Amino acid sequence: MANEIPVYDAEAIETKWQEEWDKSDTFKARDESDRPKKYVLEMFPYPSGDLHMGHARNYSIGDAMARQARMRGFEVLHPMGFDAFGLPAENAAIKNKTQAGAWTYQNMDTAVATMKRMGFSYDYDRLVRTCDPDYYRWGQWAFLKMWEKGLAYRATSPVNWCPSCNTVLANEQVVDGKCWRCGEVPEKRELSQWYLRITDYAQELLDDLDKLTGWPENVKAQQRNWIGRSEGAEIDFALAAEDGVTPTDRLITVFTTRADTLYGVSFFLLPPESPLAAELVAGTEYEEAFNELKKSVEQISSVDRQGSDREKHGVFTGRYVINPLTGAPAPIWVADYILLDYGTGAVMGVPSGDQRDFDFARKYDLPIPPIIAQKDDPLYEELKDEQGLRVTNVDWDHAMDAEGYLIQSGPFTGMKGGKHSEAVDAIIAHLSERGIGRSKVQFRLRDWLISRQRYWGNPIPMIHCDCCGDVPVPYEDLPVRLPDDLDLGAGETLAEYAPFYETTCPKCGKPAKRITDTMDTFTCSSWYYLRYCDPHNDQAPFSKELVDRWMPVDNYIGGIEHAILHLLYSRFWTKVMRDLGMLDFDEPFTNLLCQGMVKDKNGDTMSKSKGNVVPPSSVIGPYGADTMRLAILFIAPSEKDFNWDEEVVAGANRFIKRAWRTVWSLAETADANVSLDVAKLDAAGKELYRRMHEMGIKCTTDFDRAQFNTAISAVMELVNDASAYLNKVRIDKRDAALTFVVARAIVAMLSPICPHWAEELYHEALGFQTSVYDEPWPEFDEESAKASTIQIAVQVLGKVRARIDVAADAPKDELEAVAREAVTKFIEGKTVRKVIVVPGRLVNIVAK
RNA sequence: GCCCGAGUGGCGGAAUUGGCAGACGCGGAGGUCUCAAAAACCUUUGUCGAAAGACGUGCGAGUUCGAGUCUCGCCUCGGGCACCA
Repeated sequence: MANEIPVYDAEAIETKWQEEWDKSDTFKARDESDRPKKYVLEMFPYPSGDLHMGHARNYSIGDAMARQARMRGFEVLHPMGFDAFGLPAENAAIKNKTQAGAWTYQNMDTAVATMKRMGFSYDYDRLVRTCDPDYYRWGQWAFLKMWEKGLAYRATSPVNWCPSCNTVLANEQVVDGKCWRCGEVPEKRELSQWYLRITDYAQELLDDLDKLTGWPENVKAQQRNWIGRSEGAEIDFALAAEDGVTPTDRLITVFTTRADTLYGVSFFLLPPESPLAAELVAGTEYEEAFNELKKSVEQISSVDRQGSDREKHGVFTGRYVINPLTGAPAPIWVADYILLDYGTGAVMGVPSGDQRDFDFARKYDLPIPPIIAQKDDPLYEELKDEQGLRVTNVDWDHAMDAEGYLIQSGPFTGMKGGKHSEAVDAIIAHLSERGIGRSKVQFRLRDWLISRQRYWGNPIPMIHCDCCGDVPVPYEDLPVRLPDDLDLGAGETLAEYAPFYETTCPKCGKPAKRITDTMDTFTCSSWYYLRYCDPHNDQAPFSKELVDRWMPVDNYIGGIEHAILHLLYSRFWTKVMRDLGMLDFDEPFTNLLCQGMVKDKNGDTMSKSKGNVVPPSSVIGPYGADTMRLAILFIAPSEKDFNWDEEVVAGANRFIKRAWRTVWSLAETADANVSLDVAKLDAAGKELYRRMHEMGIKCTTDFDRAQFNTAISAVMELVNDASAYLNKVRIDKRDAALTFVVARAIVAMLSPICPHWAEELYHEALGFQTSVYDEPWPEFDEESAKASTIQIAVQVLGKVRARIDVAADAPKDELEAVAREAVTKFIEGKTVRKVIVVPGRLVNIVAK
């Protein structure tokens, strides 16, 4: 073969193969293939400009997986698309006096060009853009289906309004009390908004996390936190008449996880926003103080209101409730630490069972009856027989005790109390029997608020008619198209744009008004992975057959910032589609990999404002895409953050060039037509052959567990060994079959990561006519990876004292004998109590 | 406060099940080639020590012949939730 090794010209090679792949069908996913399927998916980008390093990392990981899976015999679906609706397009349109669509499409073109320049193996025939009417039409379809099932609804309630984005936000989009997009602190506004009933699925969303064994623990934990299930009880308290002691028919229900503390109720709490509280104080001497409190709460932001160390404020309402077990009256207070929208919006105050109630009671001098004590506490003896005396305020230090045994609690005294305790069960059972309480599971999760008062999104397909109310747009009228001639620059909004909203009622035919809210962009990204399975379907969002053929996604790769938002919504959407009979599985993503962030060399996040952004093009230019991909995957494990380091890129480039030369040198003698006879190899050849299998196995298993940094290091070792072989063995003594097999193994193993480099060597150095991705991944076996002699450690009392070379299959007694000999000076004059022989590992002699 | 992670050389990081800690790479040192430089290649590189050796995976205990890995108790850092009753 060639005498002179060609220079590694990354740019020329990469251009050549990118053009080749563009023309070929190598990466088209074939629906009809009978190979086993593998669906590799990276979270699609928002097209806000060109791709950044985070994208490059995300897609390098996914592409390595997809390419390797293809070689392992899978039919691979590896699609890409764009999450194309969203506020940045609108802002850019306003700023640049263009259309949001034009801006978005241009960015998508730029991003696709960069993806191709990076050599990502996407099936571009399946490209999905969520702003295409062909796509968003089916989002509207799904909304209507949910409307029919009662899963989509409209309600008026206090919502988070972002004054900077001029729209409402979902609970999940308020991160650290701030807007997830712009960081502004949202205001509470009372608005009529559209919701999806994700709470119907709260229990299943929680339970099915246990099925997701391929998900990182922290993501599952975050979702569990977010869903926030707590088991407890609802208990009905009767409102007392104005005399404060006579129960009325009016019941106020509380939710509590600590029904066992019911005897310790010394006051009752309502939130400042409570309409009931307003009613109770209306026209009384307490009204003024109440209004003041309410006003002060409205004035502080949600950020300031949260935090358990904030001082609590409360006012008395002048009214009482009656404890359903003791019949004792408890004063109703309004307190700013009570939330309107959790539980029933009313809370029983138990200062001896709850830190917050305790703090509140101390501040306002409310009674603190001890109801729980340890059995060795004198208080326990003193109060265990108290039935109705209601001893209070014995001793501040004793007063708060959440775990222990009940005292002065009627028939329940002496029972073990605490969360999920026997006393909880007993009291709930007792209340249930009498019909004044019941066990209840409460979730923190709220329904998903999906309406947005923004233009660049998917219109909610509903019409409001003064006679008929909210009427769905008929399916045959879908999609409700977004107008593209709105003058955003002049501040025009969808709500003011008559050609869009003026319509007639589909039910009665009278003039009616279209809903001008659009859907949260997260609705678009909740099902795009389903659309990829059947992207051109114009009869349905996707066919069941194709979705069941490709789904679930086997490997999903993306940023941890979506741990709750996108990943929770998508799981919900999948379950809804399942219940609509659209598909046959419960969870969309089998294995999830959350890649770490790419930071600058000082460990700061890259951002335009800081001016520390390293664009992918700055690396591709001087080094090429293959070097960049290699560097990104080698620098750290995929899930860890890393700091960008030019030295690592230079190192990766050095390796790629070295491996290039090594493969070409091996190719000088390589002959594909000679079959390998291991027995005939010389010692150096045998060792290289063995190492190829050893490193091949390591590399393969590392690919399986997505450990690309160590997979690469295995190839590096093999390249080092091959180059040692080349140095040691004269060219005329090299084995033609061996050099071929090793060269092919190196190229194949690196091909998922450095695809252009690999294709070039595969064709030009090794003489293949087919793509490396049409060839199977090389086979490696344990037997060939075994060495005949190995070095093992000899320990005396656990300390390594010698190393011995022994036959790999040497029997235990022989190992022991050789080992004893090697460490004589350490065991002389001592008694050998025990000898542990671990074949292949070590010998440990216990001598004292 | 509750729930998850993670702490290993100068640096990024290795070490499927308890079995030779530091693979691979970066950086450093020395060398070969060169008029010189770059590139490339070779040697070396945990700490202390001339060496023998000792010490070494955040800290402290424990289990074990043997612990980075298991148990208990801490510390630090990162992330999530949080006045959620």
